[in-house]
Amino acid sequence: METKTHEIQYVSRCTGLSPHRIRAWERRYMAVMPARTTSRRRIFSDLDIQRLQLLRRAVESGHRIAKVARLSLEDLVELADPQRLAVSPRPSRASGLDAIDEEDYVRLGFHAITGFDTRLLERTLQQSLVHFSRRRVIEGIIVPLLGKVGDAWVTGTLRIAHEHMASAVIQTFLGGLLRDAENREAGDTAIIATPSGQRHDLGALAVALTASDAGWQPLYLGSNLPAEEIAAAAVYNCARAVAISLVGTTNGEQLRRECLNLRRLLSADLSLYAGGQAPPELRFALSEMGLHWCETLETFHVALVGEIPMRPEQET
Amino acid sequence: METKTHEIQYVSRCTGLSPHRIRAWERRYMAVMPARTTSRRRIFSDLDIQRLQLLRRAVESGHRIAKVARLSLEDLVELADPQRLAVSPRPSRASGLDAIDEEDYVRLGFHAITGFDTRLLERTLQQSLVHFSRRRVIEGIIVPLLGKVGDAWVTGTLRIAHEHMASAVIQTFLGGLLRDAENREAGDTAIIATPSGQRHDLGALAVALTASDAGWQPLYLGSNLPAEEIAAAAVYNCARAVAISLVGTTNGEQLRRECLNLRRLLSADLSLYAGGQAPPELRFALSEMGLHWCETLETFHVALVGEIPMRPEQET
DNA sequence: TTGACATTGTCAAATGTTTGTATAGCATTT
DNA sequence: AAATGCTATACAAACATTTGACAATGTCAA
Repeated sequence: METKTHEIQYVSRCTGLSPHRIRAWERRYMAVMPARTTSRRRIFSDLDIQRLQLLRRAVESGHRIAKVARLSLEDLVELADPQRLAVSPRPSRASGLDAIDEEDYVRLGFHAITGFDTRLLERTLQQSLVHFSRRRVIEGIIVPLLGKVGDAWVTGTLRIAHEHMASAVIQTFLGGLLRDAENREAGDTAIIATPSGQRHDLGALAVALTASDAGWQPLYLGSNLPAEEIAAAAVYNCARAVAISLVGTTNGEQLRRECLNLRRLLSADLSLYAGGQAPPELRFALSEMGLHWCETLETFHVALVGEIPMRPEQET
Repeated sequence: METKTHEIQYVSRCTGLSPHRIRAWERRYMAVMPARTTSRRRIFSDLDIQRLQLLRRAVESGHRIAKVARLSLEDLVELADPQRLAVSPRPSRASGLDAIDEEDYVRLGFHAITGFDTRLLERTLQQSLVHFSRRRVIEGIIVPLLGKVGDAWVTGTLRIAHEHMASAVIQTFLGGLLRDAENREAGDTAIIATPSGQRHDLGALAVALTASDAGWQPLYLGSNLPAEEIAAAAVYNCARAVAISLVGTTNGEQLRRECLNLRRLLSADLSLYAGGQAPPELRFALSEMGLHWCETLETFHVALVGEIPMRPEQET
């Protein structure tokens, strides 16, 4: 059923590895051990393909093939996710936080917010970094936490003041992460901003961090920036991608025009990504005009990783 | 057991240190002592990576590698931990920045902004903290720097994008300072915010930091907050002062009403400060209605110190 | 201030290892 | 017959390691 069989040519195509390389990895490191036909031709399974893709990513992020070739699929997945900061320096010191999974952190953070306890909120976020990778903190803790605050605001459990206080703390937290991320010499530059009329800093920061995780060098320009400004910054910095974060439920028309304008101002070989929460018609319109719409940070991450032009290894 | 092993290439990527530098740190200072393969290649553990990350942060904040290289992990965490930054020794700097007085820092920061060099801007700000107190950094470097950027924007030398990028970086920087400041158990709580219609985060952050320096416990609520929200937060947190930052040149009437409203909602024994850039008639009107107008951060600081935070039993 | 000295990041050369790719000869598939 | 795949060997590029050196900078004493 799911285990279709493939020839080496096809596998090469969809992993981006040359047939030579695949054979070498098998021969030298037993990275995969495909079945054979009676005439000793290799027969790869879907799992083999997945494995090779993961291996490629591991190698590209600096691991040596000899060391990772024999790892299990799960280990490779973990490796592919930049799971930095996996080790906690002090297991159970005075922090007094005993959260273990993401939900605990969300709960704890929410509790801190309801009590206007900025310190607790900060410590909670900081602590979560010890347990989880940046991406998981963002997607598994911060996003849900903000959602929860939003809900509570709708139902009247929390006030706007709570939400603002939380935003301020989280913004600093994300900004700090971004600062750390910028220190690695990374690949091409991606501009991240929010177009005119959009004040959504937090989302854009999360986008910037995602870009960094995907191996790009993010340049975060903040929110509410006219299209010409974004374009000018992209040109000046020789950016290879621009990502904008949208939350616009209001004023869709102006937003659409702004995006269109931006797309026009940017040279064609520059990818333009957009994401956030927008009504379907706007998304559709944006796709029409040459923006890549990303439903989630995850899709954005995948798209960016796929775009890495470091080695134009294969073309169709 | 699950301590994974890594090659120098990978370590270099996720610490941001060049392989050269890592080797030099090992050879000269025994900063790490990784295991070796049979062919003498280095094998790093997760702990090594963490150690190197901490060392990099220590070095970037001005410590000398020779002095910190042999410190234990815990000491390094402490060094990097903002909570303890208060007792940081006055380290000497060796990061290629040759600024000596405030003006140099302003110039350097401005140069970083013109080149969209977020990293340089961050390093400049961070470095300035080593030389000057927080108050002097804020009043002597950040405020002039923002002014310079504003001027350059007026004359067309800089774009809005420059200004936004600078704001984003500075906001994170100030937010980080504020977070550090909050960790000191201090006196009474002061609420800091910006009223409805005001988006001026940076000014409010500077106000929050000033309050902290004056011995108060600032609670920063961000910008654009309705009067009722500010008042509610003040009540909930038993605040003894509220400070709002204004930049309104536009919509003075609405601003006036908002302030008046806020003053009414707060109990009379709660001081209400306002500061920023406002036209004289607004200032006058505000003074009339019981707000203390602070011309500068300096006056605000003096006023707060004079309010005897801890003991409210003595009256004038 | 100047000059001697220490610190520290970087580089180059020589050597060895790892890894990707090329070539050749033969077999199988289409 | 042409295309593709297999094995095996060979080779080259990339990468690591060590050693020695250099330049930029900071420090300290005169």
